[in-house]
Amino acid sequence: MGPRVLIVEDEEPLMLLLRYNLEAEGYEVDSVSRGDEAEIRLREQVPDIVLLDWMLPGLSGIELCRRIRARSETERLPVIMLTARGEEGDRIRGLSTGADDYIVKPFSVPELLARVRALLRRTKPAHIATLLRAGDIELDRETHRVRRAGQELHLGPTEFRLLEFLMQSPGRVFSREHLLNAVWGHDVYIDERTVDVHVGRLRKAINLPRKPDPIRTVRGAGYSFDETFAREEHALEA
Amino acid sequence: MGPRVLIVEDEEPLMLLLRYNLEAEGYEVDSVSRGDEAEIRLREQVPDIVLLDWMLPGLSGIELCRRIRARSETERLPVIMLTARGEEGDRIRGLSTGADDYIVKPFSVPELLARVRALLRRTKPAHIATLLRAGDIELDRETHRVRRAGQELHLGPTEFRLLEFLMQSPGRVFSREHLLNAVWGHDVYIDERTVDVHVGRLRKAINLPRKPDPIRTVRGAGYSFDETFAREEHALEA
DNA sequence: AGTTGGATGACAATTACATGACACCCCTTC
DNA sequence: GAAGGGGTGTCATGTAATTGTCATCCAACT
Repeated sequence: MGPRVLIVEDEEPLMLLLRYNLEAEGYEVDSVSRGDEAEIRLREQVPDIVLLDWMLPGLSGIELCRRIRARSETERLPVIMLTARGEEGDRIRGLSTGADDYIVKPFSVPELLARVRALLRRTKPAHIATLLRAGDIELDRETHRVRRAGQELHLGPTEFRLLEFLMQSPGRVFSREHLLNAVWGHDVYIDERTVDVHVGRLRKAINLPRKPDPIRTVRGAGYSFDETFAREEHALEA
Repeated sequence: MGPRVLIVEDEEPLMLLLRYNLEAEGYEVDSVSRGDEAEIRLREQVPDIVLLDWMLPGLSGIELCRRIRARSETERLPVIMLTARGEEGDRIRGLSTGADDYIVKPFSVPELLARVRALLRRTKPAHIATLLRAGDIELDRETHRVRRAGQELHLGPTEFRLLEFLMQSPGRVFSREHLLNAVWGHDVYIDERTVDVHVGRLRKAINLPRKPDPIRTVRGAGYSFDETFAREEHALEA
């Protein structure tokens, strides 16, 4: 099972957005809307990481963070603080209350996911694969390199994130809307057809001659990374 | 596993800041907030180095340091004293109580890390590589010298730290933000583009004609020390 | 055949990075 | 304390990569 995330956030829409995207990445998500609730939940079960809103009813995020640090069970629990812009200016403030990282709202979903991954990699390396491999394709998040059959490919940033996202859940079909959310970020106002174009570009970038296309178009639904491709034994060491 | 550090510090935010940065550098960190607690912890396990606050509840840093020196198990344990801004008298007293080094608050994170490394190098050389080598580049932390293909180069302090940091994790891509934190220090408010400029300066300094550029720009992500370069057998002894 | 949805090449706008210039330190050295 | 010198951070400019949109073409379904 994926790493467990506890979201502490009172704005329902934001909470749902986070939940949705984290679940799509394979995390097991739990969420509460009040600080005091969170404290109780944390006594029941310690997750692998906490996303914590700065401003909360019941018990402020700052105070909750302090308490998390104060208890030995959660002393080293990774915490990412979500703060509104400008509200409490500097990074130091956030980090010095004991958060491990901190992100300013509004933030882009891919950005947040990257930070969650980065933090988990530091604390629970086993949970987070730095290298995604499927068939003869390798995507290395740490070095930002993509190889097919051992040969390095050049992808633009968006193509990289798109491939990364698709490879995360081989076989699963994502709608264009979903892809826009996950790869571009939630607040973007981009035409859905643009996804087609980027998928096209991605295909062009990763498809060597006489190799199968790993990206599957599902008419009327969206795209997916082909899981049969992923499972095949493409002579990786040829 | 990395060297073990014990932090003895009662100011929570400072302690967390230290922990955060030391862990990011691969140290195994343990921390206590009281002097007497520290003494107990030291009986359980002797770390590789201690960061010790001057003013402490329970048992002052000075006294604790004396006791550390008095016990044979910890007689030679490296200690860095953290003191509030004060006069030279502090320095004398700090060192004469047996601290190996001392640093005045507020200090920059890279500065502290450098001292920790320096001290560990003296006592546990095995833990700390003093010489970073990659391809035909050598960086000597001790002498602060950098050579390329045997030829000595001149780098400014910032360029040196930047190269040092990048060479520490060849291949890994660091965002500008991350680099600012790691190379400049946590509390700086510097434009991210400044990183570009320094990378440019570093490149100019280390790139001899008709040699490949070891620093890779990853569009939309950051910079990295090129691990393929690092692995190549550049005729080091030519 | 008609209709709908996806692929693709072209294009213009935007963005991100590289670089040279410059103003400011903070030293050292007269 | 004035005059250099090195080192830094910021900015303006140039350049190349990336991106979003469109128009058009093609394939799949009815």
